[in-house]
Amino acid sequence: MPAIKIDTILHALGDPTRRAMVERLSHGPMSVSKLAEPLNVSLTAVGQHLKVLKKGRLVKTQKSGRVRICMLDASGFMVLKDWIDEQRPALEKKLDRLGELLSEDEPEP
Amino acid sequence: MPAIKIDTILHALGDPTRRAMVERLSHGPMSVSKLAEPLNVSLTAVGQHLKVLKKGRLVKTQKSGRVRICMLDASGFMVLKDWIDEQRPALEKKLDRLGELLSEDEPEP
DNA sequence: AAAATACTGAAGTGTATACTTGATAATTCG
DNA sequence: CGAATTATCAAGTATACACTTCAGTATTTT
Repeated sequence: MPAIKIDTILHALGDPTRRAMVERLSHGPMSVSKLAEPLNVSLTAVGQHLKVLKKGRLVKTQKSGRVRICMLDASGFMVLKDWIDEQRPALEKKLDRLGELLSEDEPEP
Repeated sequence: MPAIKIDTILHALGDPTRRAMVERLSHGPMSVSKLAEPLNVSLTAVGQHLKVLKKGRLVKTQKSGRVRICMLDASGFMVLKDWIDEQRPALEKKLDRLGELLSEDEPEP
């Protein structure tokens, strides 16, 4: 079990189809073809996306018979949450006081 | 101020150069050229990436004189965290428990 | 005022990757 | 058994977008 790289996770979630797959799986496990049903891409494409999601530990699968059952995997999400927290040393604490002062942005010409 | 779409956020974080920019900004605000320094892409490229990150409310900027100061924006990160939590009916409390077990941080009661 | 600095805009290029089709395996059912 | 179902592999296409260069706009410095 190699460590999961945040690069792999965020690359996986960077694609809208894969995001749709994740959101679909958040309602519960299902087969590859069931997963592909509302997505308007080929079954092959879904299989390719699954490979990417599995690499980021966002989805795990298990084959039973001729059917492959897909479900969310907590590990990737956990690493992602930790990464988010690492990006905000200043944000959470200083935001209340300084946020309003610094938040004004110049409109682009 | 329109609502931030998770699509915009995750697309923005899907690129390695933009991720490097975010991680660099997590150490504190800095100018565009300072931000570009260790990245081996042109200043123009950094400007383009900045636009994408701002659209996802991950970064905000303010211009003072001829210098544009860039800093992290909490809003995008918060939306992302919320989205992760929404994917959890399938994961249940596993995320929290794993997080507590594997992190050295202070455990939340 | 001229030069240097810091960025911004327009426009074009090249490549990664999301997608396809067609063939092939593996399992279940009549 | 043969047919239907479920998924996978191999190989090719094409489009989005990350990146470039060059030119232009403000601002600061000398």
